[in-house]
Amino acid sequence: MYRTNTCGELNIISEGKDVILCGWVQKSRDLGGMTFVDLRDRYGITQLVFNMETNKELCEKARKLGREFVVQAIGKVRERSNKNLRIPTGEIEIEVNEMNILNRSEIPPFTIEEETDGGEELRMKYRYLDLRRNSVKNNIMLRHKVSQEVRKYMDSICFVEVETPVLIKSTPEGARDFVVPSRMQPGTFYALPQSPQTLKQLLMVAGFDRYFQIVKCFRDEDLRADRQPEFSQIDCEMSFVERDDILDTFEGLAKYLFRQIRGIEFNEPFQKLPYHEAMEYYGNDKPDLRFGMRITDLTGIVKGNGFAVFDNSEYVGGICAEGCSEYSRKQTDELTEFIKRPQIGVKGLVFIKYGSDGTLKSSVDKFYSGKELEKWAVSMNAKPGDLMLMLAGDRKKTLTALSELRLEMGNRLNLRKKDLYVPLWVVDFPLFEWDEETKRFYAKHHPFTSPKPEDIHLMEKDPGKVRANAYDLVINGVEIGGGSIRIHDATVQKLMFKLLGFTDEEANEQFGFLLNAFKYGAPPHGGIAFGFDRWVAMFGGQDSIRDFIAFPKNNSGRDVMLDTPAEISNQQLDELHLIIKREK
RNA sequence: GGUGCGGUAGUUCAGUUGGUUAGAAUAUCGGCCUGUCACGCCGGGGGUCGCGGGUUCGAGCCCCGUCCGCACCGCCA
Repeated sequence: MYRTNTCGELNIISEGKDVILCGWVQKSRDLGGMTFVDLRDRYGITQLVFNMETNKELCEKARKLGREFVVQAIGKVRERSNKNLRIPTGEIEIEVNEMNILNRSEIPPFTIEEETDGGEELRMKYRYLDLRRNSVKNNIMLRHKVSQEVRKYMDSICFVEVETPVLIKSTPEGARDFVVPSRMQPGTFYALPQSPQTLKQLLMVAGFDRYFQIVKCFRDEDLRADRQPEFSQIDCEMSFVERDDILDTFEGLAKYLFRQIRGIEFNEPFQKLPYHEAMEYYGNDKPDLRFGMRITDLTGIVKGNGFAVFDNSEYVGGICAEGCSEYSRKQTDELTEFIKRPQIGVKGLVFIKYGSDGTLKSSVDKFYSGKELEKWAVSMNAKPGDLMLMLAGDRKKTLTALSELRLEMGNRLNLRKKDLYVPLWVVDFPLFEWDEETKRFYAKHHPFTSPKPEDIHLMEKDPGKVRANAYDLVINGVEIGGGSIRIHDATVQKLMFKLLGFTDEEANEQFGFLLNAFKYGAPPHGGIAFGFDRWVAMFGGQDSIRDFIAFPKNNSGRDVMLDTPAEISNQQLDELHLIIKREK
């Protein structure tokens, strides 16, 4: 037998017990006459004690243990004379009679402790060592717990977990596909799913009624802290439902998870915010509602005073930062720099300080009287002591910039509290998005999203105005999930493809399997998919999903531990009928 | 594709206006130490300053190029 107990479970009640423990040497403290060794496994740390007086030979052996050696210790549980109340096993230690070194270890390249000294790149290269650290290990454990709770809840409301294939077909719209060459059929390729979208719809045609899957998805696009090329979704689909049936069902899941994982209760229904309001008031389709600071449209009341910037702008908008009227020149300069950064790219910032004595002072006093400024203050609901910030320009760009500025002010004023969660449904997204470059409409969600029934008549006349029966779950400014009611009517689907510029042949070639299936009794259906990694990271209180994935890729899509992507042999290329085109 | 920041000891970092032998902490090695738990004390070893080129009497520091990492924009139906 290797062990009788783990390193996390022994306490004062086990005093006197004979035990065998196995684990890694976290640290040893050699005091000369005696040596203490912290033995670590997944469950915790237990102190081993060796004494020169009672067992000289064994104690000398213990002195030679290096960090991360794998050790089996046989001994007795003893009460400590000096207790360490900071760890669960701190009241006891193991008086070791026999010790076996199960394996040695080289000196690890970084310290394996809660707060490591290792940089990110090094941690990724030695990820198996990084995963020994409590903080990363606990993230992976949290992920496990969330997936178990998702399955428990979904099973309890009759959802069936069905696995869908990973080698599927490339589709033209959406993200870039990862592809896999076929050996048996030269010159052809599988694609890895960006999501099992069409397959889950086929499961609805098959009559499964309620489907879910925690599933890997793949998108060959550039990475971010919250975006990996392979990631996991909680993918769901239901039959015979309307939008609110889906929102209710998955609001239930969200509330259940918050309760089980974080002990947080949501007693009120989640707010539903139409897309156009999200854009108008927050400049963003995934607003962080942990704080207010809504955007006010001032276009109508600022023009005609000779201030060319405002007079010539399509849109002028502002936000009001509470209690910031005393901002220094340095602080307002910082904000100006912030919005001038190329990522935001607005030319300038107009600010109005509403002094606590009621005076109004602005950076455009040359053009506007106090009376004018007062009018703005009323529009923005500003009070004495507040700072108003205004941007002007092209409507879309300015709203985006105001959104960034709002978030920046939220950060500065510490309004984005870590332990506060404000979920909402963003609803009524536009069905189409116009692309200037290719001069055509694209599906904002995907081509199987149904229009709102009352907007169908607009489809041919004014596609840009059609609202989709689509929704996103947004929590604290993070898009956690999104979905839609699907088209199950062949005529509407045909019209959809036509508006997206597909000929009948193209539609058939790419989605024939789905269109065919819809000929055999497709039920009304809809669904949603949640970004599993993001949700887990949110429960773990972090923005980056990387440390919630056991073996993630780096910023440029590399796995630095496996050292991949990598070249393959000429023989492999031959078998796949591929030739590498060498650039330059 | 673009913007910003970074790359100096095993590791995390400092390094002044361009000027003598490139430092600190930690890790590591050796010695001492019987109640430590960030143990303590003494001592030692450890550097292609990412790479290539340039300016200069002289470059870790300035310039050009390049590679790598992180964050962001584009992109992500």
